[in-house]
Amino acid sequence: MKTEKTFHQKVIETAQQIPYGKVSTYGAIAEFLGSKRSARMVGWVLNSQKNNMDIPAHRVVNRRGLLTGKLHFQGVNLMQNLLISEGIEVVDNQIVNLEKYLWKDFS
DNA sequence: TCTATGACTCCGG
DNA sequence: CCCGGAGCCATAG
Repeated sequence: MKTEKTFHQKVIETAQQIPYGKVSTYGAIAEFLGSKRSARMVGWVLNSQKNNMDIPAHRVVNRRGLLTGKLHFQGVNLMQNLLISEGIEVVDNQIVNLEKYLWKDFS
């Protein structure tokens, strides 16, 4: 059987494209995949692959820059800590100057 | 096959 | 910007 690239595999590949010090949104990834409305699926995939350390899921936030997935992380402070560690300003579970760090130039 | 669920997003107030 | 409601798509059971 062929293993066609499933949605969640595409999400993984896309998420891995986010460089250090940058972040992206579920909507941006979903849009890149072809369906802007499937942003929920992006989160669903990350949830399924959350044990996969190869995915920088901490660089994926919702449209407002809010760390929606932080509660699903191993540690409640892990996500915010990682972002700050990369030079990203995070206050009250939200990224400051999201536009400045937003990565939407997927290739 | 159908139903339920979700780390979202958009719209109107 | 916050709140409530609706839409959308893929996976699991």
